[in-house]
Amino acid sequence: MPPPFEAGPEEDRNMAVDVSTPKTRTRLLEAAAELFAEKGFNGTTVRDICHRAEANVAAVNYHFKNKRQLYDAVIRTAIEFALHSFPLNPPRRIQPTPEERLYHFVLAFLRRRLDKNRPDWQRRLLMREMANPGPGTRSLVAEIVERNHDLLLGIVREILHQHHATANDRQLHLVMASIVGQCLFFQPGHFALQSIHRHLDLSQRGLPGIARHITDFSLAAIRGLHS
Amino acid sequence: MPPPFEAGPEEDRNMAVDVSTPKTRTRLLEAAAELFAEKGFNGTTVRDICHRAEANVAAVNYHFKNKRQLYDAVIRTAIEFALHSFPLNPPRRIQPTPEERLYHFVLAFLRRRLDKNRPDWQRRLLMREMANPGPGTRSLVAEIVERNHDLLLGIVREILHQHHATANDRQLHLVMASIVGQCLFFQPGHFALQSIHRHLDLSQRGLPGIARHITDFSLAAIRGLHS
Amino acid sequence: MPPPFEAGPEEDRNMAVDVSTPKTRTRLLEAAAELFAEKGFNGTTVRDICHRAEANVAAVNYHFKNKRQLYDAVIRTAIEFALHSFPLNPPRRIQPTPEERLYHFVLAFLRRRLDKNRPDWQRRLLMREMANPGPGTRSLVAEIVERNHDLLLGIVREILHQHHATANDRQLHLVMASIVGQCLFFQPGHFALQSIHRHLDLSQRGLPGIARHITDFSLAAIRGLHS
Amino acid sequence: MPPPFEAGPEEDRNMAVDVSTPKTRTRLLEAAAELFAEKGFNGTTVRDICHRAEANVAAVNYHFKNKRQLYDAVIRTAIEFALHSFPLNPPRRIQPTPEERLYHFVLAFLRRRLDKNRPDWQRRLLMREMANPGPGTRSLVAEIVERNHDLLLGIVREILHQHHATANDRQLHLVMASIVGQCLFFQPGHFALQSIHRHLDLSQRGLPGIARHITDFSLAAIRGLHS
DNA sequence: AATGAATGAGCCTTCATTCAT
DNA sequence: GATGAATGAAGGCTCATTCAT
Repeated sequence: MPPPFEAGPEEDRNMAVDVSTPKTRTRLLEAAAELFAEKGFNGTTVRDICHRAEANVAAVNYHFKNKRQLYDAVIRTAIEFALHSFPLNPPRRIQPTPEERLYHFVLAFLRRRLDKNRPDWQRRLLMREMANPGPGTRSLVAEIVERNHDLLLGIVREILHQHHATANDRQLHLVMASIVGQCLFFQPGHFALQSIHRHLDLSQRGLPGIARHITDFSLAAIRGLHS
Repeated sequence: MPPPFEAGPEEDRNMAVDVSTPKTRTRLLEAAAELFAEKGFNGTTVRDICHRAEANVAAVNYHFKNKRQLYDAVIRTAIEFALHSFPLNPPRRIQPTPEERLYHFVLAFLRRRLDKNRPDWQRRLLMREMANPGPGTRSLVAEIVERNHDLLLGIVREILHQHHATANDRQLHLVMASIVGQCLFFQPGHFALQSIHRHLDLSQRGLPGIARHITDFSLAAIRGLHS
Repeated sequence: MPPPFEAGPEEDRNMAVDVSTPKTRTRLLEAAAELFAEKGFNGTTVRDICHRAEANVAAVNYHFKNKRQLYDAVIRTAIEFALHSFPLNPPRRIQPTPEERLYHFVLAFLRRRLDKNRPDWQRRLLMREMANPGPGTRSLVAEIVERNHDLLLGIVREILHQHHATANDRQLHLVMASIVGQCLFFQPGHFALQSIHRHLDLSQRGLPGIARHITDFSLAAIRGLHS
Repeated sequence: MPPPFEAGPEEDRNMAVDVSTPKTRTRLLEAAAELFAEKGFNGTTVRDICHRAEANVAAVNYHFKNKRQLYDAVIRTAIEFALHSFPLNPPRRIQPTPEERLYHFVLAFLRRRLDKNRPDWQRRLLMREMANPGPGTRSLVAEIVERNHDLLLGIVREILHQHHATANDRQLHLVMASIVGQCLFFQPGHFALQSIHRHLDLSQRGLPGIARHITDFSLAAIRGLHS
């Protein structure tokens, strides 16, 4: 998992780089990310970005040609970072039971969204981008969703198989919707959260407990419905 | 439930009103709503709004004083409309069982989000506003959330009581989160939807089926976990 | 001397007029006067005027056709008022000495500018108008200046004649400039005033004393120079 | 005495500067000055200024942030220029008689207002600003007035002392008002001027003659009144 | 006589972008 | 690689004015 904003390994390897003042390009990227996350694309001005990055007004156009392309670069960085953290399929060392794999899936899903170490702007930025996906984002997201979909589909099928239960396509996808929905509820910033955040520990430490509940809840439901 | 943008009944009653060209204020409100929903506050220009409403540039200023206040008016209209449609508690004619009340709650919850008759801009607009709530919105939403929260809490408690099951506060809220989460999944525009919308009927006609599933899934889970 | 803002005698004579709410036209004139005096022509908006006059936005255009013409009407009223107060030539009852006439001229000149009973906006308004006279004002002012000029010229000539002194045109006008200049100094709002207003009584009661000084000072100078 | 609108000596020294097209900032300042003087703050548009300065509409914003701050800069320039020209106290080489010092004071006072070399807009602009002084102007003017006041006070006291005359505070200030008033009369643009400008030479060459008259007139008056 | 809605011109300001250095 | 001046397009808003009632 690379640090969020290093342009690439070829740039700072083997170079006695002045670490104290990182490259303008990087500072620009960082400043832009926070501002875009906070005020959106239209609400952010190039001047603000450059001022916060202590760079010249023309720096954005020099390094990224465009405000738009700077934004795209920021989004790309955030998505890449998100992809590399918390892989949804468990380590392949042992062959876990499907129940264990479901638990791992749910926990990783939650962690992706509630990880305290993840810079906050990434969350806000991606939430914005999800609401109004740009052209590049849409296909990228589609791919991720597809992957998760297949992963979960396999898990649920296996569980049903264990219970010697049969389910048609519709039932299968309803179950999947129920599972994912339960996870999505904990998306930070979600307005429905505010009614229960007092009663639950949403910190990193509390996530396993929540994942446990979602897993058990779903398994109990599957058992009750399909057997 | 009033039509979304009529200022009040006293205006068009007993008046041979020119129905073909509604009042400028109303046209402004409609045009603004669609544009705000599509491009956000900063992305929408007053000129665009007025052009679409076939009104003068100064019309916004005359009727709403501000672009901001026009936006607020639009938001207020959308929220009020949302409040008046699909009350979450069922008609009080008979005393339904808690299971029936749960089903009604879920169905109404879904309908609020998937109603085809509801102008689409309202949904998109409110989604935007939820992501970055303005000062006025925050408190209003809090109130609604609170109300729904209490309603669902009562239902769940009753169900548990029927099963002679006990649950502490944490467990209670986890169950509620699971139920609401399943509903939230079907929020239109949600990126996760695209992986399953082929397999489910998300139209108005399919809603009862989905609500049925969520209710049964949750009831089975509760039975499995707490008895 | 008519009150500053009555449209004419034919309007309020023999009419059981509603004194409590004077005619819109009059209220407009009053409100406009104060605002124009305070903020100038460009700095005053028609809406402000109408709001202060508790009249409709269209009232100005209805009664005066124009903002410009309203302004002209205000100016005209102020000038007319100024003309009718404090005539510079003394009552013709007796034939005063030229010294007495000079004193009267100076005192009236001062009173025109320092009269406490005169609405303050008139002063401020006319000062503005003097700095940038409109087309109508210029000729009107020219006429007044001419009249005063001739009046003072006669007085000074007489005084010189009494002293059997001769003075060419240039000397004559220099003396006149000295006399008028001394009066002009006391123009209210004049920035140079602030350095001495502590030491002099500029109220209505103090004016005769100041006029006395200017007269004596000028007479002494004339005597010293031209005899 | 620096030229009115050069930002400083360090800018155009030792640089093969393109004299034909001075810096945009300077051109802006010059154009603004003339327009502000002619039409006032509200009557002048930024577009006019930029058009006359052959600069872009955004140039004002770039160099001065505001129309307001551009205006302030213009005023400041004019005042500073006025301060540096024609010092009212004579060169200290010899110790002149108080009569000579009075003459010098009067002449400098007149020159400040009638100097043909002084850009005309400065006069008009300052006259406007005097009528409605902004916050910054008021204190600055107060200081100048104070200085002139003290200077003249010393001269008049000395003259009276020479004549072994006594005068209380009121008399002293009345004499000063008379002297300053005579000078103020010749303020260009003054409406009263038009009645006598035919008979007097108001050009630079005629100023000593006028100053001579005012001095003699005042000295004769003082001699006549206080001895 | 008076009103409130509506209009179009224009103003100040901001913004992303470019250019010469 | 980086900078500060400069640009043109456009944006929100205000204003005087008019029109139908």
